[in-house]
Amino acid sequence: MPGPHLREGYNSKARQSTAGSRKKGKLKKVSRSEAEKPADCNAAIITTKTKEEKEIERREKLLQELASQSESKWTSKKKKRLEKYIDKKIKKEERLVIFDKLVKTQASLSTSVLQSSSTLGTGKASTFQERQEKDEDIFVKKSLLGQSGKRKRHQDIFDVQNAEGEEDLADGLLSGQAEEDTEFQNNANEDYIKAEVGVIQGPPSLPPKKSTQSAPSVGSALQRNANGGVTAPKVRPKSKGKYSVQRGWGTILPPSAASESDTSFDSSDSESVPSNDERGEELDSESEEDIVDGSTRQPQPLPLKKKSLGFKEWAVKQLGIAKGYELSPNNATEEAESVTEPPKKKRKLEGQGSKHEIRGPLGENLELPSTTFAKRFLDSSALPTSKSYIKVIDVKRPPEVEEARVLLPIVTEEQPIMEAIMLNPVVIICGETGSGKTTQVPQFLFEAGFGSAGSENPGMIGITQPRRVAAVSMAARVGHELSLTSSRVSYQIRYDATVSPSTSIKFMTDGVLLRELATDFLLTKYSVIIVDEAHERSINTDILIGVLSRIIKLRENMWQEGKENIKPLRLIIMSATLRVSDFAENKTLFTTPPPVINVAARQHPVTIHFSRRTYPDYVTQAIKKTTKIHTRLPPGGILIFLTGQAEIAGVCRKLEAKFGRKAISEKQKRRGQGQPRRDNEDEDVWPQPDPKQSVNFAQAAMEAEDVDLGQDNLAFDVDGNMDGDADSEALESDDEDQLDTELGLDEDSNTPMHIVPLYSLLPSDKQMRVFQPPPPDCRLVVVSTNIAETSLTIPGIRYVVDCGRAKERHYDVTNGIQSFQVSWIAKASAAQRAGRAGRTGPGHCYRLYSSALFEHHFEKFSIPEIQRMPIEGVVLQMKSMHIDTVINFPFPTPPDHYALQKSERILTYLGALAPAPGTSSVITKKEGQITDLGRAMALFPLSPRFSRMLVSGQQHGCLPYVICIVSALSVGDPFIYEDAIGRGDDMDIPASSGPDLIKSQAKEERQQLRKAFFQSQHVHSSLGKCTSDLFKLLSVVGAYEYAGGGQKFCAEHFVRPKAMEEIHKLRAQISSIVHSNFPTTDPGFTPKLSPPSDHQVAAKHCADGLRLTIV
DNA sequence: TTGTGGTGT
Repeated sequence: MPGPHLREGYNSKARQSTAGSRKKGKLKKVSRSEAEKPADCNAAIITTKTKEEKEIERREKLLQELASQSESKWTSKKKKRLEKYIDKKIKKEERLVIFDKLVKTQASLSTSVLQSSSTLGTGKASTFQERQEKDEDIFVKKSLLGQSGKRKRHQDIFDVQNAEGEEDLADGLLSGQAEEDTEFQNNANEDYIKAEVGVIQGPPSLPPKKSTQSAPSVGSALQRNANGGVTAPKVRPKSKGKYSVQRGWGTILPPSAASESDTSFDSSDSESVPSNDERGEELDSESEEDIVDGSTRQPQPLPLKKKSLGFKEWAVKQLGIAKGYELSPNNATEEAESVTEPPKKKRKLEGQGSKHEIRGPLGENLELPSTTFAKRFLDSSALPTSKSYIKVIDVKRPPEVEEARVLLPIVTEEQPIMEAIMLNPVVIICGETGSGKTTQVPQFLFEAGFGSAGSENPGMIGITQPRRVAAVSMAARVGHELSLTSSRVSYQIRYDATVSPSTSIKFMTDGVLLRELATDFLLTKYSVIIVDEAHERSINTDILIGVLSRIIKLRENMWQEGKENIKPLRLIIMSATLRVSDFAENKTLFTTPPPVINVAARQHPVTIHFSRRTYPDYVTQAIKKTTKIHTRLPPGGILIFLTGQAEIAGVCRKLEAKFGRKAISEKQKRRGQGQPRRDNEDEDVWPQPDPKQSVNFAQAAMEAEDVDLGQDNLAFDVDGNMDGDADSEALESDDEDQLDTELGLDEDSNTPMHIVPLYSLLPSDKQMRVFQPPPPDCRLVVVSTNIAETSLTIPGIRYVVDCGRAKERHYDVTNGIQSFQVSWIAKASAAQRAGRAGRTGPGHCYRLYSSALFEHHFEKFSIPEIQRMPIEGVVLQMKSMHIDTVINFPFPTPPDHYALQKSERILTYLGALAPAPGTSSVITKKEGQITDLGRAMALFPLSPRFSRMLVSGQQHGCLPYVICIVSALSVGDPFIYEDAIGRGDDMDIPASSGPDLIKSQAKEERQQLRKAFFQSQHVHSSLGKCTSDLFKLLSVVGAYEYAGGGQKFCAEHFVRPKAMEEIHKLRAQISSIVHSNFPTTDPGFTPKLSPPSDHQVAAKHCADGLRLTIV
């Protein structure tokens, strides 16, 4: 079904093989030299040689063993090679032990304050800069000519960048939002008028001041809007009988057709009363086209500085105040440290001051260079009390917290960090996982008075996280560390919050803050915002940083004008990597490069091991590598990175069969009874090698060795792997492995594995199993997707097996198709994965790809989300925040130009943006003011297409059902599919828990399950007579709600409880948004929702058609 | 009767 959200089929196999072969071809030349590289590097580590004689003995023994096992004759050449190989192997094993010893003694790492980012690469702001220059030019002209009455609105913040502009803006913003403003009042009236003639009322930010005496039902408004705005004009919604399926009810016409033939509010209303949108349009065209209309704006007087204090002076004052407080004895060390490090700080500040002489990032006067302050600060002569920044708020931490805290590297850096924060509106802090930045920096701020009433910075400390769990758990942890209740240290996520009026520190997901911007653009409740995990570059984070960079300027300006007790806002960007040039050097974003503080992490060293060759079948390789680690290396958890659910399930099954608790005890039992080791023990576990190879395994091994240790046998590699015949299958495997088998080195381990799968779709309780310690004498083996790379940190991992790939969503801008593809990860991701081995002690990372591939083929960083995802939703949200010319927005990395255009076009088709008046269907960048329909759509936490469905779903009382469908579509497919049944990880069905008998039992169970599965499928498909997947969805959602939810229902109906719960919550949320914004509309949020009538089913077919038409 | 990494309002 070709819906926009239904992605192209998963075709990883085909892709993998092509990718594999392509890469192989490329690598042909380098793989030889690369093969030796890791060994050489590592060889240098060895400083001691254990007794040589012993080694020789051992080698000889191995050789003999091997020779006796195989009857083949040894050529001297082969013998030599084998010898060399064994040599290497033994060395390697020793090295591991030695290295472990070495690193255990390693002391903690130091921290440094980097000079602001000049070495970090180049920014990507050229286009913005050009734009900026142009805008400045325009603005100067405008101010010269004078401007008339129309107030500027938020969008201008992003259009105009020079200082006068900002003043003007701040003014406009204030009057527009906070004060009583006639213009805005008028807008409200306009909206009211529109409402009367059948238009959706605007969002709450446009206050519908007067009570509507005869407000039409919003239902009809929506309906008319839907018809009038974007569809053919001749629709009669009230028509009877066969609904207007054929009449193009569901078809969207291009904007030209709509605007030409259309007689609905959108054009007719705006003729009589100029709408917001049109005014915006005017302003826009002014700025874009250099048309300066003297009559549209009043002359702007240069703003008065009501306070003579600049930001720096203010900061100094605060510091001075801080210094008046007592110096607690344990701060003495910090103080000493800061004194011994003056040059560093000085350099940092000098760098800043000298680059930008006149105006700083806040438009503040920098004529007093910051170095002067720095000198004063450091000399401590200019200030009455001494050198140290001192805490304001007393906190009581539990003793064990204090203890643990001392070990965190960031704690010793409190002073430089706080000084940087005090002196700069924007600070970037880099610190890898484990540095404690997320928990400690908010505490530093809190202790310095941020977030406490009566201090200089009474506003809350806001910390954004990209994930809900992180927000919740961090709030809990910081609360615990500060011994404060959850009402002081709170969190807010989509469906849950602990915020109270007394909240000082607030953790939230970035989406929450972004939503907050819609109601309070200045974020007046906050005195500092920390954007955490900025390196992940999620869309929300990027947008937030862009918006915040402007809010900071506004707040600064308003504060200077003494408006409404507004204090400046500070921004702290925290990143785990040093890839901060997109933030630090982006002049559009921050005109003064913010200082970058680098904090070392308390991370143990991790040794990286590359494979000699890169195999396409990384799943098999992962199993083999894990087997080797398990049988040979000291205790410690193993974390395996794979790409998807199916792979993980397969690997888990195979490992379980070989090293699971049951498999081990079976084996031991058999041995105990003196039974010989079964030859086919590995059956059903490993890919079956060709029988003839198991006969002459040694021979195969030697040939394999030829390939890998020899010099020029690469052709075999390429051909063999590409053909995929039985021969190559066996030979593909690692030479070491083959030899090990022969040398008897892979003796079975008697240690069972505790194997735990981990991926996002897994039920939460199953996910939690990775945090439980494994049973005694077991080795923890976690088989995970990317989720373990960023979202979860698993304790006790010592070995990481990295397949080097990840499944990623790709979005083709030209055709709008999204697909999932397995592709190579970036170097940064590989580093992140490796780092997971060093959390609890020194670790090892085994990469299932060659160092050459890594070096030459891996990207340095992965592409930011905003450049590989559809951005209609983002654009709509920005437009609803009055950011009309999205192209001028200071993105850290701007999205593709075409993608922007495309998303505006889609939004125009959806009716969320107005087509440029009088223009044809050709879309130019100038068009695109948000319509009232767009505003209504932006209210919903949904992608624009889904919000649009809600609007269309008004008719025939279908809204309750459409809400169900939209919720389900938005959350994602809840169904568990057939092949997942009985796999044992989604449901509580024992996986193959032993040999044949149990296997057959499981088989029977599986068959029964399958039967139940198809029955359930049939039941749900029958709604709408098997005509639509959407009805199947609706059916199962309806049934779930009717049954009141619950695990039991999910098990019986083969749906994921997590998804169903989320759907339920989203349904509630959407319903409540509809209810509070459109009081006359019934969202039908009732648990016992009765099934739709045939009539409604037919109507929904239309909605379905609509959804499909808009691509 | 055929399928999907991770997030978020």
